[in-house]
Amino acid sequence: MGQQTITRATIFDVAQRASVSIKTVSRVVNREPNVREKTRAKVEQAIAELQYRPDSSARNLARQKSHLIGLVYDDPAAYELPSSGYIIRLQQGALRACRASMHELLIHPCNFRERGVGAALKSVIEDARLAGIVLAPPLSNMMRLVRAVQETGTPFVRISPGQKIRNHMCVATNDAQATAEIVDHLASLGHKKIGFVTGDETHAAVTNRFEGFQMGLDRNGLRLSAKRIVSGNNSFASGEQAAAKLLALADRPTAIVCANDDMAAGVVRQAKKLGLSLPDELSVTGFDDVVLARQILPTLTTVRQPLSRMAERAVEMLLKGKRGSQHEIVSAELQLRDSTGPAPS
Amino acid sequence: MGQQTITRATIFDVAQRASVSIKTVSRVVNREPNVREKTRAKVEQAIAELQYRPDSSARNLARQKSHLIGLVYDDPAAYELPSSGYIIRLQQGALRACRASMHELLIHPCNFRERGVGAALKSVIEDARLAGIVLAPPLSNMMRLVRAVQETGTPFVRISPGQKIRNHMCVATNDAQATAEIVDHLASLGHKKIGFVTGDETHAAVTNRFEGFQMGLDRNGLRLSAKRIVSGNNSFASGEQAAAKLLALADRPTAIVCANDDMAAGVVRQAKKLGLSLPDELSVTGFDDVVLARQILPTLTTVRQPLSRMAERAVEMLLKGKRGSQHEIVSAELQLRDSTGPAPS
DNA sequence: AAATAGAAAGACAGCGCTGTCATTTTGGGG
DNA sequence: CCCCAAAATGACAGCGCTGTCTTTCTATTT
Repeated sequence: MGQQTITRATIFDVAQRASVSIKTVSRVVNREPNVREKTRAKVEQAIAELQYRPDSSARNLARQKSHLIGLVYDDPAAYELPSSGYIIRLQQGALRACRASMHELLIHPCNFRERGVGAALKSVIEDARLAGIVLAPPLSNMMRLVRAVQETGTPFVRISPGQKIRNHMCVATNDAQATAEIVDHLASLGHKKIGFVTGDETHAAVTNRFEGFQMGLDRNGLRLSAKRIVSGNNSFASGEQAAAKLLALADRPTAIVCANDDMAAGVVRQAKKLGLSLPDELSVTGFDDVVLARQILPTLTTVRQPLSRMAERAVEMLLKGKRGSQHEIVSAELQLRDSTGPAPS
Repeated sequence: MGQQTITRATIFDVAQRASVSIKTVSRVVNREPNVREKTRAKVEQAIAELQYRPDSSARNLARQKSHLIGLVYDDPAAYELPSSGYIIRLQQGALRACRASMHELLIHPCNFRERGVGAALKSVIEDARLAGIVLAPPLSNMMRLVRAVQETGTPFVRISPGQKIRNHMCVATNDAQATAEIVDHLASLGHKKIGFVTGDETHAAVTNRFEGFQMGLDRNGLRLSAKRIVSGNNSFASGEQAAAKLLALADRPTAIVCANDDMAAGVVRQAKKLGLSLPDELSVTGFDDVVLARQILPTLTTVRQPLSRMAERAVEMLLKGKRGSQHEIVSAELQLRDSTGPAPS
């Protein structure tokens, strides 16, 4: 009483105490069927009395796999450090799912620029017998790495913002959908003349955002006006230029949707330069929720990738273990801040 | 050739191929003594040919401990998220040491505000048979948790900024030393009249900084002048007030050392308000390297806790496994930025 | 060349659990 | 009351490695 025994109880001790076989104990611990209610109770009491908890090392060996989920992401040590928020959010989501299922999270940042990362990754996966892997962007889109993971035969899911569907598990977010929601938001504020600043055409996720914009306009009964679409190249400067054009329009838009935050920040800067007060005279939205979005004034209404939820879903998919191809879309979270407001009357 | 066998080679396969006993293979793999050079070569070749890598599950079971190091820190999900940089730096250091020694890192954020965290932590440690734990602040100073960890019997080291020495392993940084280095820096820039803004007296680490200040003055042959010491309470506002006093002095200081960044920011603000140009007419230093330190103008010369190095050392101490009490000081990193410059002539 | 300490290698029993398959028990139907 | 399929339980062999102890070599020494 009080003082713990120094050696932990094993399944054998429990079996003896409950006068059943170790296999039966194993059954109740693992919630397997075919155990009489009475027996289960007996065993559970013995477990409680002995404070038995299964030893994962032994279980791992017998099951031929561990209770470890690997989270693989680009090593922030490789470049500079502002990506920490990104990584923490991924970790949080993954951890949430791990805890819910009695697994543990192994983090494995890796620098894809180095030679031999693929092999190193394989070693870790195989040696530790990871139960599953989640690959975060940008690594999740590097086929060399994906293939390495694939070769281990360990189940894995890619978190891939550019939703390339392949015959394996993957979770993504839908940029188009989110952009449409931005338009919903703006429409609900009474905006009718909405401009758009496109991004770099070569970036798939960014062009998706334009589609989403059109979709949003459509479903809110708004008309797409060619002269309100201006192209940018993802940079702050291109945002300023785009704003200059849009705000010079005779029939000036009351809101400007941008394909990313940097351009939106440029738009804000230009609008202020022209003496407009935001959001009273102009609403502006971005996309990505970079740190800058919270630092400028007014703070930027934008969309942030649901990293945490995606990571969580990824781990869950791993564990539910439906074999075969699956992919899931988790919708992005609108961040309503101060750069959007009611349309000027 | 080319195609991998589907089942991995075991120690038994290697033994057979090298015509030795499995124990000998084990010896080679674990670099144990008493293996003839010739035998070792034979075994190593067999290992290479079979691409053998020991299975950690089996090893863990036999050794009765895993190859997992647990990093335990305060759960950022609990409050808000800006602590991500802090956590990432800890992780990076811990990972560096883990990789160097073929271990893996298990992250375990935990919310000490919840009931039963101690028990939960114990479960994780015992069930996964962690090889060691590193406890990061502020958790490392919560004795309730420390005791829980202690009860598991697993080796652990605390990262503790307030360097409380106890009879177990701990790594800390030395605030006094770092503050002295700030003075060195200032002295080397020609400053002779240096003011100091003290912090909240109840905060041990902060009072240490004042001692460091005196030490720095001493070793640079500078005189401590009572009227140049002003007390603050760690807040931005108290920094402003302190600056007002110091800068009103007849024989105004050319540099002001503050016990933390927030107060330093206050000093900067007040100095600018008084029309001083920084760092030409006044140098200011902070302590902590909070994000704000890089956001104000001029960016703040300050001291950042060597989190990454501390975590790295912590893991190394765990693994070197010298039993018994040890504690190590790793010195903080001066962050030289724009708020310090040559003393005005 | 015999004796012998010490180095090198091997045998084998676990580590604590799970999977497979054999055995016993149970609850109905005839 | 007996028979039998289905349910419940048990026996036991691994899983792949390490630790302990034993046996077999080497290289000295005398």
